[in-house]
Parts: sequence; structure tokens; C-alpha cells
Amino acid sequence: MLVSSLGVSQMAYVTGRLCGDRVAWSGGAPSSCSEVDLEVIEEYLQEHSQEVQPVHKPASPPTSMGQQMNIHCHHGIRIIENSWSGQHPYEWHCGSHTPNEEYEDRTLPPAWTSPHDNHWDHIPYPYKAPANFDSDSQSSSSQDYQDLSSPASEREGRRDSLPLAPLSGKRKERLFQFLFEMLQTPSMRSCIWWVQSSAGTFQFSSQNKERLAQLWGRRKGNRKPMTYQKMARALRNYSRTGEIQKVKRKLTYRFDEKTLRGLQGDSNAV
DNA sequence: AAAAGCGGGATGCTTC
DNA sequence: TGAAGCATCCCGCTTT
Repeated sequence: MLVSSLGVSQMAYVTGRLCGDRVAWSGGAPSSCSEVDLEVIEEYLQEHSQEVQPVHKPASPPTSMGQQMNIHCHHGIRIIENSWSGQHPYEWHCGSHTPNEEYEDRTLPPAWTSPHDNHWDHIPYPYKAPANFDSDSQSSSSQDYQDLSSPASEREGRRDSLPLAPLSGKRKERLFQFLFEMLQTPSMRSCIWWVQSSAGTFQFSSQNKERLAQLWGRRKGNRKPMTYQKMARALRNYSRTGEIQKVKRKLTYRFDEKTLRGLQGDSNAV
């Protein structure tokens, strides 16, 4: 599907335009920019589906994580190119004046390893988050679920074979990848946001979670509209594999350390 | 009591 | 063609 190959880049661009670059980034729980007009996004995607090409730059040698990050400015727009060698290379358009310092300070690449490269198995463990990563412990109760992870030993067998295994063909984008994208997309903070990014803990907006689910459904090219309920069920399936754990807090989940590491890309090890 | 959220079995789809 | 992995559907239970 072309739409899925377009990825979040254009969507982020559109949503950024829809919400304006003057979204109130107070740093607290996002509540503004709730008008993420899916119809407009879809229109945009359809209009550009024939012209937008992936930002893949095969000429550049891949990093050890199978990805490349190119950050440059274009007409005042900060563009972060994630030329992931997989099927979802994205171009990230952020406002030149990033309103939330989390996105400004963090060098976190909005990237994950290519499913075609079996690099996840080389990810060092345990994971230590970059020092500059945890900048948004907005919730005073974030400590409450600092240690809510299920025993790693229960998942170890599975973790050794994370689903981003080398594949010869194309592989569909997975839900946790999509969510990570959304978490890196400033304009989506009305739908989903980091509770404690260093711990990989994130939360859905009670009001806008359905919007996010709809986006996921469209991204997948579903005929039936996706709902949060269904999306949450898929999230719960991740608890079996350990990729995402449910946090004992409403609408809150947490990326497994290894999953988070893989999503971030091991910038330190490059 | 009602709505929202969660848990899990069953089933369908895609990929290998 | 079958197996495996993953997503989706659906229903009941729990929590707020």
C-alpha cells in the first residue's frame, strides 16, 4: 500500500500544519491540538501518494543499526530524515522552533532497525537510556510504575528472537513501531505522549485515543475503522512477547527496554 | 449503575 | 499447502 509506505512523515507534516506550528507546548499533559483531522490527512496522503517517494538513500552506507539519520534544515523546517533501510523510511518535519524541548534536546532518532537486518540481537542488554533522553517525567506518579515490568526471565526466550527478524520480503509495519512514531511526532501529542520516556512509558489520551487508533487502521489499510479497543488488544498481545507491557495505570503502557532500544536505534553504539 | 478500560479466547490474514 | 506470527473480533469482567 502506498499509504503505508508514505509513513508518518507526511502525516506529521499535515498534522503539524493542521495544528499550526504554534501548538501550545506547555510541557504538561497535552490537551491542545485535538483537531487532528483525519479526513484532511487522508486527502493529503491520497493526493501525494503518487508523488511522494521514500526518503531512502541507498547510496549512504548503513550504520550498524541498519539506519541512517540525516538532519538538515530546509526553508526553516527542521527535517530529520530517517532513511531506514526497511520499508518505512520517513522524513520528519518538525517546526523550526520546536515547542517542546523534549524533541529539541533529545537526539533520539525516530528510527528503528530494519526488519531486514537482524541487528536487534546485537543490542547490548541491559539497556541504559541516554542521559539526555529522560526529560519529560511529567507525571508525579511516574515512579509508581518504575518497577512494574514483568520479570525479564519470563520473556527472555522470546526476546532472543524479537520479531524484527531478518526477512527476505517486505514486512508490515507493526503496531509498536507505529506508536513509537506517533510518540516522536509533536503534532500527535494530543493523542499519545511520553509519561517517562527513559522508561519507555507512554500514555494515550482518553479523548483522542480513538483518533490514534483510526490513524493506525488507515495506516494498515483496514476496511473497517480501527478502534482503541482493538488496538489495545493488540498491545496486550505484546505483553506475551514482552515488547510492550501494560502499566497499572489508565491508558498507560511501557515499551520493553530492548524494544525501546531497538526503536530508538543505538546511537551510542554507532 | 453506567461507562471506560482491560483480559483473553477465537478467528482471520499475511508471510515464509 | 501448512505452519507460524500477528492483528482483529468479540464478549465478559474489573475498575473508575
